[in-house]
Amino acid sequence: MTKARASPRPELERAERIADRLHSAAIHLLRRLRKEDTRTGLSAPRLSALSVVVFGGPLTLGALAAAEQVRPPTMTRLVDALERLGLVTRRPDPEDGRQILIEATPKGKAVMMAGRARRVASLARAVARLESKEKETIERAADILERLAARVRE
Amino acid sequence: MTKARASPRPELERAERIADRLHSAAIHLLRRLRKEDTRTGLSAPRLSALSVVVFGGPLTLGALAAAEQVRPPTMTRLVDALERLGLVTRRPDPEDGRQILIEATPKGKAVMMAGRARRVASLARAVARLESKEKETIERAADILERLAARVRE
DNA sequence: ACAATTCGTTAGCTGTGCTAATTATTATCG
DNA sequence: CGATAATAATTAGCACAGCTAACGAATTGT
Repeated sequence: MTKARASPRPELERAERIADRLHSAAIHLLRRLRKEDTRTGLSAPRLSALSVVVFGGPLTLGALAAAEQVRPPTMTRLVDALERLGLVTRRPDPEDGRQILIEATPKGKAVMMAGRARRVASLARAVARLESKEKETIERAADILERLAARVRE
Repeated sequence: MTKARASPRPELERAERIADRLHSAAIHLLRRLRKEDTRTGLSAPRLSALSVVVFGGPLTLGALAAAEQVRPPTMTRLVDALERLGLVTRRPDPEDGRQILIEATPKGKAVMMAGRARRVASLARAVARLESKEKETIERAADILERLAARVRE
C-alpha cells in the first residue's frame, strides 16, 4: 500500500478475477483428465483411494477416509470394491482390535502405476508442447496452487 | 535446458513431474472450493449447469448437455431439478418442435451470482494473501492452464 | 408421402455421498 | 475390578448423478 488511494477494491477485484479463472481452468483440466482415469477400469474415487493406499503404506480405514475427505461408510464401500478386485487387502490391526489395516497388493500397485502413468502422460504431452517459458510459469504455479488450496478456509 | 546431453528423457520426465503436481494441485483446490458451493443449496453439477444457462443465454437441452460434457438423459434430470426450484424455465423452440429452450429465471440468476461470489471470494481471499510476484505467476498460469486443458487429447 | 434422422424423455442400472443406528473393542473412572 | 463411556468399522437406507437402451414426437430428405 503505497500510493494507491482507493486501494482495497481494485486489488480485491483482481484477486477475484484470478480466482474465477483459476477455478474455471481447474474444472476444465480435471474434466479432461478424468476420462483418462476411466481407462484403468476404476472410477475416480477408487483410483484416488488406491493411490493413497499405495503411496501412504498400510493405514486404517478411518485414516484413509480422512485423507480422502470422505465419511467412513463411504470408504468402507470403496475398500470393499478394491478388495473384491484384488487391489487391496484388509487385515486386523494387531494393536487395536477395532481398527483394520488396509494395504495395497502387488496387483493394486501395478494398476495404480499404470493408471497414473497414463493420466500423467496425456497431460505431460500437452505440457511438453508448451514454450519453455510457459513451462516454467506453470511449474512455479503448481507449487503456489498447492499452498493456495491448503489455505482456502471456510 | 541448454546443456542437457541426454535430452529427450529428462525433458519428458520434467513434463511428467509438472503434470503430476498440476493434477494433484487441481484436485486439492477444487475439493476445497466444492464445499463453498454446497452453501448455495445446489449440488456442483446443478450449479455448473445453471452457470452455463445464466451466462450462455437460452439454449437447447442438447447444447447444454454438450457444454457440460454430459449425456442428454443426465441433463434432463438436472434441468428437471432446476425447474422445480424455479431457477430455469423450459419453453418450446418456435423454430423446431423437437427442441426446447432453457432459460434462467431472475431467481436463477440471483442464486448463481451469489454462489459464484461466495466461491470466488474464498479463493480470492487466499489469492489476495499471496505476494504480488506469486499473484502474477498464477495469473499467467490460469491462461496457460486453460489452453492446456483444451489441448489434452486422447 | 413416407422413411430416416434427430431431440428430448422415460426406465432401469451402477456408483458415490450422506446420516443414523449397530456391533465390537478399548479406555476411563469410581 | 467392573460398569460405563468413547471409538472404529460396518450395515441400512436415503438422494443424486452418471450411463445405455428404448420410445414418442417432430423434422428432413428423397
